[in-house]
Amino acid sequence: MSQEKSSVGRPKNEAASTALKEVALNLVMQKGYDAVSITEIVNGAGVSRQTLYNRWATKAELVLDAFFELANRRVEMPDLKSQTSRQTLLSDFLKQIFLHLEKDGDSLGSFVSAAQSDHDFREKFYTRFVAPRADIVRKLLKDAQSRGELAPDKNIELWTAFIHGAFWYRLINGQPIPQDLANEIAEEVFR
Amino acid sequence: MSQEKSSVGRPKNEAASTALKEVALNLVMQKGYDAVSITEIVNGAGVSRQTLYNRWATKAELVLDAFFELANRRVEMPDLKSQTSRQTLLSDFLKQIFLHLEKDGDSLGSFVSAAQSDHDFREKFYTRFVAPRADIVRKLLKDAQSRGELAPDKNIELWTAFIHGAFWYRLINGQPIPQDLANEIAEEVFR
DNA sequence: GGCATTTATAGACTGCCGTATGATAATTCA
DNA sequence: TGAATTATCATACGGCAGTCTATAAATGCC
Repeated sequence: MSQEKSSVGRPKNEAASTALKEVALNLVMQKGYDAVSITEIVNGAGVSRQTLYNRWATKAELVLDAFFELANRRVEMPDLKSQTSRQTLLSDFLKQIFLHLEKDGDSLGSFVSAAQSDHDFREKFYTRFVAPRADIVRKLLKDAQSRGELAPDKNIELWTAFIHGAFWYRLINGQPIPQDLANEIAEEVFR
Repeated sequence: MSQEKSSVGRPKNEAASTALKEVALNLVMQKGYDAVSITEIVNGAGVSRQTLYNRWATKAELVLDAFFELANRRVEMPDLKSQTSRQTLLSDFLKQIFLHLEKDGDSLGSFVSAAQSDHDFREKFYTRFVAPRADIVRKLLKDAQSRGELAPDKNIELWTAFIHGAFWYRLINGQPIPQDLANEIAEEVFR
């Protein structure tokens, strides 16, 4: 959003932003992304149409903001200080992600959908959702390498893509993402 | 499309179908999927609006049909009779796919997009595009196993997902898919 | 207080989507 | 030939998107 808050002029009504996000998220969670119209959202928030467009360019961006601010979808970084095997850490981390995916599959699907046609949105989604999770895996793999749990010549970048690709591939194709997949992946990484 | 051709009544005008597909594909290739409206397509084909809806439920399905029938996007099955190493066969096969992806990335992106909101479409896309390619890789890996080029306890299903996930993951996130990725993947599979 | 600046609102406008309707055309069957 | 069936066409409709305009409201600055 990069507010830039200009000191002069009528200030933005933060209550309107909040109301829009709350209404949007509630409607989407309840009826599904595509079934919710922008008209519906602004009416529900008791706010003028233009006010929404003053803040977000698309429904996808609004819902993305609402999703991250109001739903609790932060991932927990695995504790690299612990002595737990890195294979277990990875497996647990993936299980955590898969739980979210199961719950938010439809919303995430709509984000992926929006990202294909709106490259600006794609970048935001990538930065806020995809990349942070990929970073964690990358760090975890490097740590495992430095501890000697992983072959030192493993192609970390490629394996990060393997791991994330495996479940994104299932997600976009509408296949279930069972918890056990986390174990299978972790086993194969550390074999 | 499962025609079911009923013998009675006025027959469908095949020329209209062809015209619609040609116009749709041309417009999409030229302007991009989202920039093309249904109204534009039917006008361009000189056909009534209803005629399009008699044949396809959505723009995505029409374009999908056009894409597969008019563009030449068949993949070539690697020759499992040849004595070439399976690693090379895999690498070459992937390079072939990556070339298509580079050319059709935007169209494919719009298919992925449509698939997220339309589950019927998702299944068609999966059946006609994704699954055939995954099958080939699966067969290739099994063949490599039977020839002793691949560890017999490798999890074929998982690796098929790894391989496809790796480039789908890049595709949906708008990252380039360099030819060299094919080599990297094949190396890691057969290491 | 007057002015520039920014936001908010209501309403209108164009274009498109998906559906519906009524009329007409092309074909098979009895 | 006439009835039944299906396809096509022109047209219209309600709903939504995204843009635009005119007007009012809230703030900082001089």
